[in-house]
Amino acid sequence: MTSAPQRRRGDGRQRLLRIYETLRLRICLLDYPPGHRLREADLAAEFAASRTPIRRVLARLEDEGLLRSVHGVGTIVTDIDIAALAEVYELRVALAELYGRLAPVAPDGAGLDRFRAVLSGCDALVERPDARAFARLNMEFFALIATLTANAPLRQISERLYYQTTRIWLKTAARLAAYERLLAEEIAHFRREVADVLAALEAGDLANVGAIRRAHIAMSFARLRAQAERAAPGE
Amino acid sequence: MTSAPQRRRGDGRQRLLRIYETLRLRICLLDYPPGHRLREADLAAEFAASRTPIRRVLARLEDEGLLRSVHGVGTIVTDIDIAALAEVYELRVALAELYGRLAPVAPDGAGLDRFRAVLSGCDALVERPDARAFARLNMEFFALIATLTANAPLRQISERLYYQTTRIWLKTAARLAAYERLLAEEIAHFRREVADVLAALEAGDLANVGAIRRAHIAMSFARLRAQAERAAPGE
DNA sequence: CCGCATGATGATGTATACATCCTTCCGCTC
DNA sequence: GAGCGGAAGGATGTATACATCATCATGCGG
Repeated sequence: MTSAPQRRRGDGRQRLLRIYETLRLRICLLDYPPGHRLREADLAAEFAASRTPIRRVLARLEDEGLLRSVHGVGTIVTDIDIAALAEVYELRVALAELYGRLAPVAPDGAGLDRFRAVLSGCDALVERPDARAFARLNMEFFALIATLTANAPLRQISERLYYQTTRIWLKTAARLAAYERLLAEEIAHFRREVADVLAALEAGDLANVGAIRRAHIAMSFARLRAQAERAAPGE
Repeated sequence: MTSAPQRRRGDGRQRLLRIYETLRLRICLLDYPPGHRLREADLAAEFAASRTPIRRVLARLEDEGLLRSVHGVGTIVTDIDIAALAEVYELRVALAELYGRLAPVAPDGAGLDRFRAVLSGCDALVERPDARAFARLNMEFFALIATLTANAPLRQISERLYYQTTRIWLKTAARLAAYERLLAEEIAHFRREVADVLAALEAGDLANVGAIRRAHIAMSFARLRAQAERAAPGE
């Protein structure tokens, strides 16, 4: 038996994927807030790589609209105005309905348990609200939703649009005085969405999941728009 | 007046975009057929650049699913099986309907003239069928369709899905004995689509454009599937 | 004191040398 | 002659030096 060649940091593509997901998470959790300037050299040092693979990852994040590289200045985390955000949300609303219509996949027992785990997570958040934990749980829920369709392009595109919008709520809410109350309210709304989806899944009514999600995404954006108005009136 | 600094090959980003569009066109016109192996060094020589900017472009094409880089082998043009193609088409059908519903933009006189020009192009193709010219005209029509919505994400995503599917018809048809007849039929179908869309636009009925496109895309895929069955039965 | 030119600094963009991996071909062994 | 092993060639992946650009501090001139 020959020993496999030593690989210190994962075999290339997987390593790039790890860096990509790490940076995307930091952007979405506002560890890198909009306007933040990343330096390729710093990232290279952190991930024990050269600038080349880092640039490969940053290029992808730029193509996805999360970053913007400016020659001589730096790589800057993008900000989204409310108009552009509205466009993305309109699309997300329309796509949500496609889950359940395009190649729906009924979750098995373990899948349902994962949804129930998210619901438990909601209860924990109601007890002790925390913005970062909320954002993380929201992402986990989205990942579960993605398993409900076998249509790969739909999954990809939904994911892309989701990550373009998810960080905006955190950013908007952070600027408001009533931050604590808003967070609690938003967690309550989210819990209701999870409960509704879970009920539909337990009833085996996948088509309804699309309608439920559509309604919740639309209402979520309506609240976001109202909060943005309050945070920066007349902007 | 100071003279502007000399730029020999366009200022960076624009140059990359040109290379990107060139390669994408070659892939979609089957100048680079599925399975074709590209070599970064060759492309670098052709575009008078180093491998670095070429790799930036290839990375984007890989993220969009048109290429696949394999370490030590080459950068290969992807092929799509009929199942994956069906998923993309299902999504395209659904998205087509969103034109006219999401931020519809009525074309002005010049815009309508461009649609009429495509219709004239169809007539020319009916007289003298040509697969490449057909593919090009199809792309031009798609670009015009994209102007009918102001929703930027919708445009982006539709474009991405379009370029993932458009080359497959050429590839499938080329393997069939009845190639000439199929081409003529497909041109006739396309002409009808253009005429229907133009009629709806002249009537100012943008919502109908979505329905028309939806129907035509669905039928187009049905024909494609039937042809694929005939070209490779039991595959 | 204000304003503009200018150089220092540090960032991304590019070119290139090197590392790693896969394929292929040649030659040896059975 | 068939099959296997290994070296050579060539491709992508990575690291690094250099070019270009934007910013900011500095100093000179008004």
